[in-house]
Amino acid sequence: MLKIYNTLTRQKEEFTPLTPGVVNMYVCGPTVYNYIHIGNARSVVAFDTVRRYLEFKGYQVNYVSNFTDVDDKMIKAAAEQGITVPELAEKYIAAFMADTTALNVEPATLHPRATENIARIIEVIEALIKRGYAYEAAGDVYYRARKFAHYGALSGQSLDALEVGASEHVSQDEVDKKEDPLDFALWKAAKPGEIKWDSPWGAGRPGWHIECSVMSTKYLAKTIDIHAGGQDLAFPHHENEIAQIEPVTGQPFVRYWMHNGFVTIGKDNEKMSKSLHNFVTVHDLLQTVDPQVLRFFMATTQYRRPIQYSEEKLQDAANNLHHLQNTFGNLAYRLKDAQAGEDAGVAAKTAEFKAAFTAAMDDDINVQNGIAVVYELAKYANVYAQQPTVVKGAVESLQTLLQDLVAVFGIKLAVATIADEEIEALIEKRNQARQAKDFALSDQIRDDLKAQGIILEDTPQGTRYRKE
RNA sequence: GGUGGUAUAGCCAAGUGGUAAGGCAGAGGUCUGCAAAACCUUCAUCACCGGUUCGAAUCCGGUUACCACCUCCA
Repeated sequence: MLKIYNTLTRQKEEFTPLTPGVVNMYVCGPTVYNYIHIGNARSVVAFDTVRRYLEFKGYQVNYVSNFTDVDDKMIKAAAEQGITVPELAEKYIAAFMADTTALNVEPATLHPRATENIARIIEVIEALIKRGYAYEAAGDVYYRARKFAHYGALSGQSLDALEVGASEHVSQDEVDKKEDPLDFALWKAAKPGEIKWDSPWGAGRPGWHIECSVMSTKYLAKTIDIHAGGQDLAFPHHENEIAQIEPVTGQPFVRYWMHNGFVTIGKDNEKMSKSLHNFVTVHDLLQTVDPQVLRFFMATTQYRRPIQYSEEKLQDAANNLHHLQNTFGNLAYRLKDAQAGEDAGVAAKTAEFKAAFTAAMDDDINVQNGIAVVYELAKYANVYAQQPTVVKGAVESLQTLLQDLVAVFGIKLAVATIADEEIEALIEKRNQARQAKDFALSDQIRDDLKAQGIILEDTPQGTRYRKE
């Protein structure tokens, strides 16, 4: 039975979707004004991993993740680059898809954009005004936070204890228009030259929080199973999302709230963020790092824990990943001489590993225990692959299980088949030299191939080669 | 100031009352002509103080340090 830590109740709860077998899941996506950095990618990877595990367990997952394609930062960045807001959005949505595809993130069932949903956003704001939850102020519309009885419940904040202006990011202009400093914007009036849509309150654009309330309920359901995002979104973003939509739908908005931990960087373990300018973009990093290594690095830390980013950690991840890839290759190579048949001992063992993996992951996606099972499986598989005689059924079942388990982490294991007559001929020449004890020549051949990135390995079954 | 989180070996990390999983790095070894890959062996008393208990990394009280959120952020 899968248990998930629910931010709302601050405890692990048994996960049961509203509709048996189907999970409606919404993940807050990026504001597309720049390349995503590793911290952004961590969130994407963390919840892609959650999704993959849900699918591994047999659920159908309706996965919606938005693009915020209009807000203050979009407007500012577009102006700086001398392009329109839609042009900026197109550019970075494409970049997001390219980066996340490289990281083997499954595309969302749907990637809606804020600007595609202006009509529905206006409807919801009107409904909130009608019910007394919102008010217009000089072309802006604000939400009366104190009007919503449960405001602060998700993040455990009492309204009176909130230190107003602690983030120092609220403009004086906005403060002047609000009835209460806790109130937040649903709609912002357009300044001259800014992108805008017509509304009952004049031309303007939606506030940031309202889009997620609207899109998750519009594309999934009034009550969704899982709503996820970074820890920094719990307050105020998700708090606001709840307050905005529950008075309109009259139903509980979300059943399980999931929040991922941050990627930190540097000696002080500071949060990687755009405003601190301490970030590394995925786009840049992938120029030199294997995407699978980056994926493995992020996916093998449980989603709630922080990840300290460093090149050493990436190297550790690479070493671990190579071990698994070698294991897969070791199995694949034995298919050549494997005999027909099954092995009951191996079959029992694989069932055991799969059960252990499931038990680990069922505990709030405990990927460190999950990956520990994978390493045990790898060890067992390597030992089996060194048996003098092996059977095909056993080798294949070990390969399949290994692939299935690492697939949950978004990793693909495969043997890079580089059938090459030239290499085969050199190997043959080298083996003749070895038989003749001409080791100078045989080592020369091996070194030459290594310089080309081809590694030779002598096994009892013959010499094989792989890419470095 | 309010709220939440974290503190286990050189590094990452599991563990929620019974005498410290796993991985990386390191050391030694098996296999190999030598390698590579793989496998084997080896490497900690759990931030600090006090308490409860036959017994605590695990429970209680206190202390310290670091991180995050408080309407920009994944």
